Amino acid sequence: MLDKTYDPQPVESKWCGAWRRSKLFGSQAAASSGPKPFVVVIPPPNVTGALHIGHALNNTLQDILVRWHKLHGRPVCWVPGTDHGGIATQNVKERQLKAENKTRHDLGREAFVSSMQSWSSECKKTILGQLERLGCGLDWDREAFTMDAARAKAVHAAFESYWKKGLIYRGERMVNWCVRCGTALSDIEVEYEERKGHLWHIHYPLKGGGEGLTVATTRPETMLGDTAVAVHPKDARYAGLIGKSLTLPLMERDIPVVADDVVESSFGTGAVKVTPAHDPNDFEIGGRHGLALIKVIGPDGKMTSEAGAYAGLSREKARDKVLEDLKAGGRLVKTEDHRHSVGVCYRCMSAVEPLVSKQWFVRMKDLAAPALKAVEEGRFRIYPESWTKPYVEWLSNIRDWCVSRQIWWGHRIPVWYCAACREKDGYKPQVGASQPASCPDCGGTVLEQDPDVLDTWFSSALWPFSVFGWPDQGPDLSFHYPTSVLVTGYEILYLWVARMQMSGLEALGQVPFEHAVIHGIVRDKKGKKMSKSLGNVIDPLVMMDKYGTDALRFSLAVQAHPGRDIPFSEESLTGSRNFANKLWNSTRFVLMNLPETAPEGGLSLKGFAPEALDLCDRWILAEYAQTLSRCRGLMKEYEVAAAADVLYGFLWDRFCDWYVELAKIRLQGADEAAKAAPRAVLAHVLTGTLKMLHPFMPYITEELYASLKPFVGEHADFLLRSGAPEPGSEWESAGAIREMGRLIDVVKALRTLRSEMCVPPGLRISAIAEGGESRDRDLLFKYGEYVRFLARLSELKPSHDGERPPHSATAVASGMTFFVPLEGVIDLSKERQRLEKEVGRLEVEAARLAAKLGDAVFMERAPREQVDLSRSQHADANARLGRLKDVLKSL
RNA sequence: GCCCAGUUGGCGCAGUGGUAGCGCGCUCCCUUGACAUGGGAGAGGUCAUAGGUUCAAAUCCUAUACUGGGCACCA
Repeated sequence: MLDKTYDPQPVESKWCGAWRRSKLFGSQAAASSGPKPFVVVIPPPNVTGALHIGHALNNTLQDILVRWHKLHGRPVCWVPGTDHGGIATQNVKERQLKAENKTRHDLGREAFVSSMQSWSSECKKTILGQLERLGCGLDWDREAFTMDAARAKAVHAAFESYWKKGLIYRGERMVNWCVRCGTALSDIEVEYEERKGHLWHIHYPLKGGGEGLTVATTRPETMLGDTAVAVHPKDARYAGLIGKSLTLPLMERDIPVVADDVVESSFGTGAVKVTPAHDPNDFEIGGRHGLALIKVIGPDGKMTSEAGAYAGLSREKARDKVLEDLKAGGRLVKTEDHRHSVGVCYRCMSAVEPLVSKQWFVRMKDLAAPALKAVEEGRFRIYPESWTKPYVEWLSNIRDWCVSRQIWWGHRIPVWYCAACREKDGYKPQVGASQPASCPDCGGTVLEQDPDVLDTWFSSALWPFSVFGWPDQGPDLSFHYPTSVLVTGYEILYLWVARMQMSGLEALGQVPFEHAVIHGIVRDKKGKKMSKSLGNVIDPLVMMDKYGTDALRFSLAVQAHPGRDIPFSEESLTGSRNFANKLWNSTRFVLMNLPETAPEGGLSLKGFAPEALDLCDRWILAEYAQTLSRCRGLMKEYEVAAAADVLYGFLWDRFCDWYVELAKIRLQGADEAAKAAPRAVLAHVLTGTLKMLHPFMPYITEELYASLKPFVGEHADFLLRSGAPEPGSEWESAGAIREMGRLIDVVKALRTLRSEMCVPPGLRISAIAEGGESRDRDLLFKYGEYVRFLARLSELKPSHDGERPPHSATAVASGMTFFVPLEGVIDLSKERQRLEKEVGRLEVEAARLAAKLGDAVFMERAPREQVDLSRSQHADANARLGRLKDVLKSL
């Protein structure tokens, strides 16, 4: 016998291990010629610590899809893995070192990387273990890491192939430099933040004396590197100055006034200081006007020797000092408050410094074109569709991708330079995974590898095929590629999804996945992002301990509407835990009412012709069939939340609250033969529902299925090997649903009456039904037992000759009037009040419908069914009204 | 500045043409042989605003406001 409440822990550890040991999600999809498998590659979590709630959501959704497809008979392959995480991971390690007052340089590159390696493999273990605990049906034999040997091979192959095709180049460009992380970043690794700042107006005098002009800037310290001032060519104020020279204050350097269209005359003073080395726009202006590049800020964020007296100061200190000196020299004309957005590093949030430096870039235009075409031709679809447009726009305006990073943790760039030749003009380094024996130019054997590593996203971009052995063109690759669907958050749509599409198309000529399912971010209940500093994080592991894994999964799934963020609160877990308990107890009930041992072949449902079943049996089977088909339709569109909700409603409302209650009539009766039908129906419907719920709540459903399976004649070792609930359509019955609805209405009306008239719940009362259509009357008396049982009646009988018992309360439902004699209990004024309220409500409705039917345009233009519907609604309302008024009069 | 999404009962959300549903919360009643992590009943919404299309609008169109997001600019 099951316990009274569901205790998740023992059930979870039992099945978690069993699934793994039996290789339930093993390599069934291994290279073979079987049916096309459902393939998913995990968005590999960074090896920076433990699983957070966002991972829980992401992986729950994937697991739901994977289990769903497996349930429906498809081979599945979900590849587990982790990401080395480049800057993010190195930062965490560096913070640890900092706590010991050390930097990575104290360890040296080799020791640092090896300590990263051992630390990251610890994290890897933790994360994968947590994914397993979440119930994820991953193919554990395929575990991959973005920096393991197989993935390194793919990285080298991709780099080399890009190099050969001229898709990768090294060049000196303006890049986003994170001073704190000490590395270049790509454009999409920069986020923009509104920050309070100032706009300083600085006067630059004309060379040799004269008025000169005033520029406006938010970054005065960069003036030390100014090599021009730009104005709009049509700006009358400055027309006379174009071509003249100004004297740069503090540096006493001559700089020209140039005319350039990009200058906005209405902003600031209409004159812009130009610092080609430290501003992307200025860099372009400099290019157009042949201006010199003077780097005054170094990669360490300090002023360089070019900054004269300011050399060695930090950016911030230099700003203060420059302003102070300008003020002292009378050059600072004005200081205004100014809000502007500042680019910050997505990993450490410190202000990014635009800097000219030599980096590796991937040429993106030609890679983006096939990816765009794939969307256009529908070979790649994004769910929800609304993310398609931003995706297309980003690809259409793509810029070259800076892929070199000045950190140590990552794939070292596979490029080798000859020490003797590297400074020569037109020198071409050698590309390859291992060190070349000698330099082809000079035969020298002193070759140095590029010290930089690749952007972590470079290896991530190859993930959907590197995990299947690419560049080897084995059967494993051809069998699994392209994968079926990728599930991820919108925050990495460009960083990752787009790049996988591009590299997949480039490497294999086919999209890496046909569908991308984009989910939202899990936020706190107020809608704020969860963060350690805000202290609003919800730890999925703590939640699993507290409420059970299935509760956590269901709670996330039922809120995961496509593309929408989830305001998550711990309270939502209570509801899901209660639902798990409801499942547990409904199974407990069913098992209590089944024979002790299952007959050979189970309790067959096939033996009952539809007409041999009771109305409630046919009804629940019809509802069940409808639920299955709805659920399947929703899952096809990745409407996971809606599917979860449909199942929840069916199990709790229809199955438990109505069917189980009605089944008790026969199960608690003395007629043994009558128990066969409800037993078979209970077993089949519950088992099928558990199967459908399994992808959402794998543990509890697996456990309960194990007890139920003999009763439906199944012997599979695991639920997922038992086949999907089938069929459904043969049980569809609009008639059963309609008829049961009529009876439910009667029960509800009588319950309301009891509650409002304060009839003690234990007191059985009788009800007399009057009037109504013969169809409804026949139905009512045929299934009078339902009403008696559910409304707790002592008797339900028809009225004779319009007999109306005195001292009765009245309810109107399904076209009939029900009199409930309540002598001694009834409060007549209360009853009158109750009925008058109902009359008022109905009068409004009848009037509304009458107006509609009296509207000639409606009658003429509305479709026939609509007119008929309104007519019958009107007749219905009037009939009820008539009955109630009748009763009121006689009261 | 451009684009996208959202705005529905106290809270969180469903609902793509016939005047609204769910969960939580709230009120009242009930420990009845699956479950109090339960059952029954109830209160509570002119679906952001203003126009328009339509016989009919939460739903379609336009504008506005607010919120969130993407992109660009940001001297």
